[in-house]
Amino acid sequence: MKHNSNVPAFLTKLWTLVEDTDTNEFICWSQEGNSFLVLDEQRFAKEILPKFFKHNNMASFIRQLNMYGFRKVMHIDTGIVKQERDGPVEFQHPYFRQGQDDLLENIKRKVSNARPEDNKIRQEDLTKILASVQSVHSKQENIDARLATLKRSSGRTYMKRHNQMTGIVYRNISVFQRTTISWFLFLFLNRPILMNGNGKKPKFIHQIYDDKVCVEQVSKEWLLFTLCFSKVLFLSAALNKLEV
Amino acid sequence: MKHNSNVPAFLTKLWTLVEDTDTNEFICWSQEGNSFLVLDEQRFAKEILPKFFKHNNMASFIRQLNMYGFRKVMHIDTGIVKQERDGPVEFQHPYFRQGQDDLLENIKRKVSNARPEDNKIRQEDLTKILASVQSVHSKQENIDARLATLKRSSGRTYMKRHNQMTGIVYRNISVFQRTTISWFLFLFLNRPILMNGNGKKPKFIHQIYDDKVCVEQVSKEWLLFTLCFSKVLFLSAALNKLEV
DNA sequence: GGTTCTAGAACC
DNA sequence: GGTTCTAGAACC
Repeated sequence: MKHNSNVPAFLTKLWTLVEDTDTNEFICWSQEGNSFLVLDEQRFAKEILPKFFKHNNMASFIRQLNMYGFRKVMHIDTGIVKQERDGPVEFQHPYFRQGQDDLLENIKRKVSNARPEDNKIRQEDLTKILASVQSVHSKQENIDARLATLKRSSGRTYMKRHNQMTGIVYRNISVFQRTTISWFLFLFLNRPILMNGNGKKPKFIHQIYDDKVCVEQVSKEWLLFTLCFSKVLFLSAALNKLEV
Repeated sequence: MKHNSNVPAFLTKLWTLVEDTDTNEFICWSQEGNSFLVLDEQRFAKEILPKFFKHNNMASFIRQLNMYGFRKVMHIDTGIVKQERDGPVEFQHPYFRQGQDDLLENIKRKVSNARPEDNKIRQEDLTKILASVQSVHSKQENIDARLATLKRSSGRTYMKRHNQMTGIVYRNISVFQRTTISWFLFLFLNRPILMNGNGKKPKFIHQIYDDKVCVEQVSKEWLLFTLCFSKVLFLSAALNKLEV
């Protein structure tokens, strides 16, 4: 029987123990050879265990078995678990098989460090998660504040610009309107009446109040002027409406 | 021996078992009466335990002891832990004392729910935290998206308005400017030359060139007027377009 | 890695 | 609440 040097002592001892025909009245392979049986637990513990291990406690032996992944084989009779009192105890491991000692190296001891590490990792993770949550939380508050600020600022900027623009429009339209109207009125009132048709010298508006020929002509001009001027007024009104 | 009804069966049975002088060769009080000893573990398990409990396993008995807070008494000799092989096993509990069965009610079974509860609470907390993190995460993405949208939207709205305003200003200024200039030119060109200085009747500009120009002059007037009027129409059209 | 005491978890 | 199997943890 050649054992790989990296196979733990417990496994080689157990293999020897089960394989040894001298101890078959206490511990032996099952019929299928895929598990082993402890026939007399008490005598096995007190008489056999000390020969191979540093104790004579069945509990310690079982602890080792569990540590290496062995499982107790439950005997189910008539649908319910029926563990006959003082009957044989059976343990099994996928890589613990009769005649296949080369599988033993696949049996790994459960690292006792792993579990505490897991717990520590979980604690660390919890701490990290909590820190992360707080970080995200404060960040979110920051973003929220920025959002509110931006909203207000945006509103202000918009309104500011809006008012600027509106003011410019009002002022400019108003100025040009008045300018236009002023000039128009001024020049119109001082223009000569051209369309008297008979080639006579033109007259000024004040000169033709009594000239019946020209009255019609002046009315036409006034009509056009009023039309156009009202158009301008309408336009300005429309602009005012638009701004509001 | 009067026991409080809320004292678990295990404790009353254990008390009886230890107190009973008939079983003293297997289990008895220690000399100080503050602990008890199991003298022959194997025979005790197989012969005594079944009489009181539903098993004959020392391991189950010990499990119960630990469940109720009993501790194994370690025998320290010469500075090192020296557990004599097959010697008596000793267990102790502060409220398990010879002659003081009234203390038994102070012995509490470790609630098997307590530990799992702790674990469950931790698990629940973990779940809650994870849910919270995901919630915060998605919320943050939402806020981020809104922030980006707002930024773009704000830019667009501002530019749109800006362009509107600018357009209005430019167009109106332009229109009124041209209108003004047009009317001004029109009327200026048709104003009578009043200032010829010699007291003669004033002349019109066309009379300086040609007297026949009267018809042409009418055309010019109409042209200018149409130009100006179309300008006004264009402006109103532009405004209508803006409204849409 | 081995041994021991105690605890967890599932099932009853 | 009791019993059983398995695992954790400390110590060696």
